Amino acid sequence: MAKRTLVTCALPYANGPVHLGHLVEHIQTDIYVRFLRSRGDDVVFLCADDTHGAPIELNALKQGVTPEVFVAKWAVEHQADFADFGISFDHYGSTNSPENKYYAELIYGRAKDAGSIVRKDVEQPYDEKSKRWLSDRFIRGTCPNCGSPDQYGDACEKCNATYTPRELKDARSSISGEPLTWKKSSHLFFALSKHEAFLRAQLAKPGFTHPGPASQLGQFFDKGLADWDITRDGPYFGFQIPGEDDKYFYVWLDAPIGYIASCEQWAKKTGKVKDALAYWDESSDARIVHVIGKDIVYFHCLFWPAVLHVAKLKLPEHVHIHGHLTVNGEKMSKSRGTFINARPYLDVLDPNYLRFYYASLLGSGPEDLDFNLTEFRQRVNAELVNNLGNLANRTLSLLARPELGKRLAPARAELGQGLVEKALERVPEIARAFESFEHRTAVKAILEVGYAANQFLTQHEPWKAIKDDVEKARAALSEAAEIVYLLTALIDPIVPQLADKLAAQLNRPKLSFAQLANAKYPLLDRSVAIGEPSPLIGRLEEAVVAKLIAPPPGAAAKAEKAAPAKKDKAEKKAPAKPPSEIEYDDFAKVQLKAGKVLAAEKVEKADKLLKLTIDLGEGAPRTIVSGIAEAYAPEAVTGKNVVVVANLKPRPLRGIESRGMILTAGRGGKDLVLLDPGDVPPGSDVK
RNA sequence: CGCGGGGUGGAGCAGCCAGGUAGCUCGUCGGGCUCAUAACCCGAAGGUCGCAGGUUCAAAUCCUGCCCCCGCAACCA
Repeated sequence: MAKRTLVTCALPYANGPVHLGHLVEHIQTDIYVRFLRSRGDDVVFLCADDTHGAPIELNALKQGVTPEVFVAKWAVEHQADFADFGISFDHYGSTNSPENKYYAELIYGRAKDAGSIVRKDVEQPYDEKSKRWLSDRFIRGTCPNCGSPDQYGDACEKCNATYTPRELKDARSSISGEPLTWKKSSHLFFALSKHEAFLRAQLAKPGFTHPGPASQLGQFFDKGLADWDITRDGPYFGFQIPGEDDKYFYVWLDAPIGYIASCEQWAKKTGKVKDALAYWDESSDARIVHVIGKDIVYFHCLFWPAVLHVAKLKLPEHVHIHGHLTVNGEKMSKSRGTFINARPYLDVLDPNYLRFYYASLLGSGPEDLDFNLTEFRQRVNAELVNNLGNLANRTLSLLARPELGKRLAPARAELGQGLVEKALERVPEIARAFESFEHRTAVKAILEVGYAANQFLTQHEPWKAIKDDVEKARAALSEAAEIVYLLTALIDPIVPQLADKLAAQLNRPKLSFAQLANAKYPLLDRSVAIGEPSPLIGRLEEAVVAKLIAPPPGAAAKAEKAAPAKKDKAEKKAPAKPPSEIEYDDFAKVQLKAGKVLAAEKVEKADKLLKLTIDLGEGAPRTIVSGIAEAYAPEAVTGKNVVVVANLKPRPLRGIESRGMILTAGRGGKDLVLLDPGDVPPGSDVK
């Protein structure tokens, strides 16, 4: 029996829908798992919803429901989405479960006994108005290092300085807008600093994770590992810390423990093992593989191994890190309509297209992956539909002709053995590729198998032979059908539904990689007739693929007609859709004036901003900061007449208060032109 | 010196870690086939592998330096 393997995907946060970015991870992991199963491994594939933390608690509050209800709704949606993409979890759990509570407490207890929990008094920011302790992400203020306004409480996104919320200037609660007050609280910390040597050794283990990200983690060692605050004060949605009053485990403590809890639930459900410890106890011989995105390497490669280590639990043998998804070369963006969620995709397209496309691009490294609509359509059509699908269809539909009656010919080694053996030779490399998450390498090899079979058909021309020598045609087609049969195994990890469909058309169960390990020509039992052929999967049409990108609000009426099924989703996704018309009164509120640029200078450390001094005929000139630096040098704007929104609420930009807005036309960046009011005195109205 | 990724025929990418005929998809041109989802097969054109050095019998691949692009992050009121 092969070694037992437990595979996990990162837990989606129960705060929003599953999108195409999540699916990069879940699809590649599913391909990996399906391959292992096909090869005969004993593998369990687990995931769960990550349900705790302040954002969920606050969002539930906003919707007027309990966090439990809020989280339950997402659990249903997430599981439906994954199921419809064919993600074959053995169990999908939740971190808001008794099992998770149990293991969180168990691990905490063990860490405490091992002396890895330390108590420190901390002074924490508090929002008196909303009666909440504030985590860093709910605090905004001005960076003490570079003066950038509106920064989070822990680090400046501008200058990368890290600091405490106390050091932040003008710090406020982003929940209520109130200034912070400071209150003392007693917090428990996980003593990460004690485990430096262990972690260094762990990260250095060959195969543990990718060398790039691992070496990046080195910076944490260089700085010295800080102890990890695992405490949150109530109100908080999470597990109460045993023996503490109104204190909860930080979500990132119990989230990965969700892997164990999900395993426990699976164990109970199936009875295959007694409990999760069959996999997770440090004495277990199972191998654990985590698949994660590059954004959460820190948690999975530092905290988590240290926590497992002190709790005497099994460490992951491999943490597989993948890159993020871009759409048409850019980060997914709600405003560009390229933030594609799983469900709207499914409303338009077959999930197998996406599975195949991702597989064709995925290598084993943590590089980003681009979902390019044109490339997607062309690749899928050329490779999946034309090469593989069409191979099956042309072979089987000829065999299904009345003259041939779906019956196969006896094997003729001199005809087909070479073809089949050459294809079988590719199996080990395909297997190696799947096993190492080099899915694109597998795809390429599979396509070459299909290509060879298409060549074979062209060479033997059974469609000609069928006219005067039916058995000759049957013989050639039967050999080609060997390859089609082989494909039922090869494509199964990638597009399992299509493998099933092919098998049904061949009228026999699909092959597995386990069977292929010792397979010999002929693969097919020639005495069994084939089934009813039909096209494996249709071609992708440009117009249909285009629907994936949500139309801008102006085109909503059109889209409604074209895709009525999507309407609800689209509305849900864009609740803040601006009204298409405004009243004159609304327009009249905007005070537009002509102004003259007296002076201009670059804003320090900002690529896009110019600080402009503008005469609006008001006596004192105004300072306006404008994002035109990529299109205009300071000298180029000095002296220009511009159109200014004069009554816009002042706002600080990179520490400079901007009192108004300059109107421009164009797409932004370098493609941008200042609107010129003409030669009018500063202060003239623009209507 | 913020972090990271990248520059390979018209487009998008693989190959680089373990140097030794530059490969894939799309596109273009010509031909064949007509069974199949306008699919399949054959052939052709098209590349100084960002630039400059170095190592080597041999460099897209290793080393050094430089140039450029893109993400991340941040301001585009």
